[in-house]
Amino acid sequence: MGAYHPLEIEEQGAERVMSRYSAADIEAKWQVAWNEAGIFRAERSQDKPKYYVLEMFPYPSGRIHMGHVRNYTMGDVIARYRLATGHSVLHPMGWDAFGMPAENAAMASGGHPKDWTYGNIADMRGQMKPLGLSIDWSREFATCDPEYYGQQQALFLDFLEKGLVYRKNAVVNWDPVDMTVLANEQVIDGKGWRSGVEVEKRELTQWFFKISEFSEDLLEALDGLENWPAKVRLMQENWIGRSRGLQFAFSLVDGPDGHDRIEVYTTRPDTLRGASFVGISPDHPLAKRLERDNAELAAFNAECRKGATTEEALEKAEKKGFDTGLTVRHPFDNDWELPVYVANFILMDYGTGAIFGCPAHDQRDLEFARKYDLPVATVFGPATGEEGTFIPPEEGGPAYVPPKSETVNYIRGFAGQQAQSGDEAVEAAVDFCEANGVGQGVTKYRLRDWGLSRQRYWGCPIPVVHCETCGVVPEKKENLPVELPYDEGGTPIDFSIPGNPLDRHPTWRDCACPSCGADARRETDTMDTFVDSSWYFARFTAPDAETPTRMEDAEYWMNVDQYIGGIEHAILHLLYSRFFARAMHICGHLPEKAIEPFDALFTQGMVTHEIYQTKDDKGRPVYHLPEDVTDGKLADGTPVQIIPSAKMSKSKKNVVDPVNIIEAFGADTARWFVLSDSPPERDVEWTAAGAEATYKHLARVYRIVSEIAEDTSPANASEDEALAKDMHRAIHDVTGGVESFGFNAAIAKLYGFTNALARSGAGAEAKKAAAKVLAQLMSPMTPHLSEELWSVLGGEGLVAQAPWPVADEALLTDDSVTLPIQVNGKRRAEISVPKDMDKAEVEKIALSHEAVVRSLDGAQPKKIIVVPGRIVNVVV
RNA sequence: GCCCGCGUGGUGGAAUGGUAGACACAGGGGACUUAAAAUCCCCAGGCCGAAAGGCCGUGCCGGUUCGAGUCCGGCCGCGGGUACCA
Repeated sequence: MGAYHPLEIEEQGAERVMSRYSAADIEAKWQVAWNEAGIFRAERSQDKPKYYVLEMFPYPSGRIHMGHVRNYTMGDVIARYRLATGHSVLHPMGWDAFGMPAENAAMASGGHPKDWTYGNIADMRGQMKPLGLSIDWSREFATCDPEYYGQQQALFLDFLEKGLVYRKNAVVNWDPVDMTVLANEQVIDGKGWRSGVEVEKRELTQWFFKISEFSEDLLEALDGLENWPAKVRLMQENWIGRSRGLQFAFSLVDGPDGHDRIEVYTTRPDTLRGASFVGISPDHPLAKRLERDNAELAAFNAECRKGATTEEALEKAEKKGFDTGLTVRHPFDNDWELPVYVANFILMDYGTGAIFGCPAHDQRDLEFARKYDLPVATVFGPATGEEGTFIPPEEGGPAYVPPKSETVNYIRGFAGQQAQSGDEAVEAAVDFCEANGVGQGVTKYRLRDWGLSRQRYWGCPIPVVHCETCGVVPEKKENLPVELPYDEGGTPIDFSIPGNPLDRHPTWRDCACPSCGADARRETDTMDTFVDSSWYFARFTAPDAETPTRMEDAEYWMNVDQYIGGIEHAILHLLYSRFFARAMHICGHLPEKAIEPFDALFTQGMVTHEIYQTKDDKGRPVYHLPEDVTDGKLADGTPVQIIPSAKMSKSKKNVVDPVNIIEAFGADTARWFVLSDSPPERDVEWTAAGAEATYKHLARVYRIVSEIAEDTSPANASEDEALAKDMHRAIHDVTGGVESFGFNAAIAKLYGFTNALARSGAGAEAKKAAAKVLAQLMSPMTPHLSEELWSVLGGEGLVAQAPWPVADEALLTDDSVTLPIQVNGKRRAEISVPKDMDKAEVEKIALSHEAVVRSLDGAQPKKIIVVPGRIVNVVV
């Protein structure tokens, strides 16, 4: 970081004293002024429109990083802009405070997750406040506050009553050495992060939210989210994954016990006549039945159950099958028998856990067929196409998978020879199959129910009790919150013992059944932290309410007008929140208008930074702090791999601390700096260079405006008018930039306007008016400096509350316009013409231009394109 | 693997299908100064040229268009997500 310090600027005479910019003094002064005036307190107002700005709340890791500064500064620009445009603004802040890092910290260095978390919150609040954010701190809460998670438990009970929560078995990552459940993040290359042994899949009974019941609604409603980025809507659409297909059964030839059929779902019923095998999941009931008296299959299934549970791991694993020896009959031909394989790539969770394979039209099936020597039969080929470009898969070509709605030639189809592949072919096949009594068309979704159980301590306890006689009994609402115990019944909670401390807690775990009063056990699973963040936006509307929300406040403040956060939340957090809003509405905690809680969404890019990585003896990555690396080596000489760009995260040790910048140059410099240059939606690689230059610019603005405040020069009509034009152009451009998240472009315009102001020969009055506008336009980005400038210029009250300036349309256009002239698309000349000159006249001037004549070299133009106000293109 | 993005000077980046490189950073030159800092002014995509000007140029290959950084197809590279990281 720069060695340059504002206080080291030497005083040199009265002029220098007057123009000295001391961020520290200015910022402290105006933060006190804002506090005293209470201007950021959100209050319901009858005569102002409301505006709710929300940035995704932070996880209290202990230090703010540049990503936070970027996120909260953007939100603050919007919040301050809306305050200036006369809105009643809600701009709250809280803490997403449950989660694994607190337990990891306790594991690594003792202490208690609660103390660690609240300590971090205090630290981060202390680092955040100097930024001068326009936050209503009176609404602050942490999700680990019992007042918050108690209300979350009440929501859980309401959902339970409405049938929106249920229990079922699901697989988790199990570490067989540490005897504990692992998060996906704790599984590295299929191995436990601490034990280093291969993890296994294990089934546990867990709680689920019925988000899949809302699949269609969550999908359909995406269309209405016009102010969401298209890419987020698309990602959610793909995630929900609606598909149309055929569900039908193959009859088993010699199935064991009662197994006489295999139910299959396919999105490609048109390829049914190209089927060559049936595959079932290792977790399919038939596979489980068969492994009982087939040791080899049992071993195969056991092998499949090793490894991680992530979709990525499953998809990337080598595709393997096991021939069960059983066969099924093809539904259209009793004599046609297909072999049944157990295959590791079939998920029990999706469809029916069984598929048929058509190798000719699916690359994965083709590879499987070649591996196990199964027949390949082409169902359709290209309708047209050049000679010899199509090698049928059975002759060694790749699987033929044409794009949707391409017309293809069916050889073994259902609806004539030439037909479209894709949706039409699927519908035709479904119709044919239904008419012939083979299954029925169904719509399925990829979206699975949301498993919320976590076998961990630092989370919101699930408020139910297990009773031997009554079964699963909800805790009574009057007993909420079910509070996390601080210790293990007299002894400190010990995270060095694997497993969940709640499981072994003697007094907390054992309780009376809320229904019959007999001895019972509390549920020791806690909730996924995504639950905490799925409704915090609603809680901010009434953080002190005795119920999860207070309707009159929810009615007033919802929806969030502008939500801002990282693109990494594009799917899970945003989808879960949309589900929660619906469920809360059903339970009477949100008005109907809030079922889509975020009117507008902006996804900012991440702040990335180099990471310094070595590998340990097991080949797992180890990360190092920048200060431990010199010339690409550690102190002991180990070479370090430098990975140029990765999301800043504590675990990767690549977090840059913004506190240094704030201390050296002030909050306004930090704010201006993170907003300038990079477009907000794009990832930005962090470099320290530039913060000092930003400070110099702000000091320059301070100096220029201070001089203007003392200026007494007389009016100068033409200069005054020119400056007024610049001013209105700046108002227009900066306002547009702020409203469209073009902060970097807005700042570029402010540089331009500042330069124009500095060079202007206008009179004092015109300059003062322009300087006041400059202070206002800068105020969302550099609020402290702007207050100071506003006050120096004699502005009324606080600039934060001054009405946003409005551009005069009449001053935004010029009378003449510069037109480039192209010959065959290459720029050859430039002319300046009156704005409204007609095309023929422009054409004439263009053609007679010396450079154009030279370039034409006597050739006759074939065509002349004149785009008024834009360009002239002469085509030869 | 699959889904979604992104790729422009030395650097960050600008550009409703219409003059590619605005605005900055770093750099070079100059003014002021005994000197430095600070400040102010000027230069600056690459190549050729004294200049005028010319050619090339937005990851790569191809296409649409009078005109493509922008739209379409195919690659390559990087990033995010992939349901227990938050």
